Amino acid sequence: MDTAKILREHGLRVTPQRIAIYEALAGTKEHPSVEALYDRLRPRHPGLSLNTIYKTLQAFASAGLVRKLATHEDMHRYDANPEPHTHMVCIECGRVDDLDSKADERLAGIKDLISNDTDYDLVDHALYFYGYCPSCREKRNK
Amino acid sequence: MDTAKILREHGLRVTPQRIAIYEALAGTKEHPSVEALYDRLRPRHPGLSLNTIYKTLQAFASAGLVRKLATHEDMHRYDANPEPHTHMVCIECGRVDDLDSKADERLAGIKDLISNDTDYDLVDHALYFYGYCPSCREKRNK
DNA sequence: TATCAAGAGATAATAATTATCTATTTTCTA
DNA sequence: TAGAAAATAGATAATTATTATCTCTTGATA
Ligand SMILES: [Mn+2]
Ligand SMILES: [Mn+2]
Ligand SMILES: [Zn+2]
Ligand SMILES: [Zn+2]
Repeated sequence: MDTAKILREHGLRVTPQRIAIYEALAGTKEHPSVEALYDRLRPRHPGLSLNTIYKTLQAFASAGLVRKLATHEDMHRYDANPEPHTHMVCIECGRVDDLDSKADERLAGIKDLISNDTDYDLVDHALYFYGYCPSCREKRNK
Repeated sequence: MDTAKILREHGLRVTPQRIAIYEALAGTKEHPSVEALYDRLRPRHPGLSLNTIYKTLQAFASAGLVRKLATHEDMHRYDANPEPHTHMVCIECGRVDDLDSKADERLAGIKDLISNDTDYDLVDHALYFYGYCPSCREKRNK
């Protein structure tokens, strides 16, 4: 709710730009890229620069406030949910969805499961599924 | 063994460059980047260009002969094993290992498990773990 | 062996991301 | 609450992984 408080709790300084960027990201389920956020913010924040969005999201990610996604596209996407969770990527239209949370819970222990089987000291993981989203699946079955 | 045969079976034309690139990739467990392959190949193949490696690996990946990895670094890596399998990425030194195959087998059914819980039509997946590799773990514990 | 599409290499172009620099804004404290 | 110190915003330029173009050469096929 209180964006300023959230930022401060993560050791981040509060500026109007940061508030706007965080709220735009937190307000969508689309896992937007920097450009996508820029286009969304520009109408209400004409002065905001692309560079600021890059730097801000980088700061947010370092602080553990957001997560950066690598989906095999030519740019990165961002997610207001920093917890490891599973993403579905449509290889036709590029859409990115969270896996249904019920289903994702079943994968929650995945890190602990693997921890015992590797010499690595694990701190994070990322799981991506690739395929056709419902609407692209429809189109293909014709 | 017979690289030319492998290439042809994947519908790829055979050239000395392609053979060299494929064998260099198949001969390492390091999941090299394009640059890394270039440096490795240059001594024996002075004429080979970076561009050719890019185009060749792209062709290999499209043909399903190799896999392109997105590890959150500023470049991509390639893997001579095109099957979905799990990777461990060291966030200190950048090393990338396969998860022990015994452990990975336990995750083999992960796609089928999720298939029932999503509207997506799944064709692939990628699982990355991030942490400290054995040697970096050592150094940290001092 | 001739044909012809595809590949190789040189070169230039793209485009996402980062660096630099200065004015402005936060934060902190006296 | 004013002022100092440090961090941020935005303008701009630079970087760099990757791709596009173009011409010459080569591999596949009959
Ligand atoms: Mn998400
Ligand atoms: Mn691998
Ligand atoms: Zn789609
Ligand atoms: Zn390491």
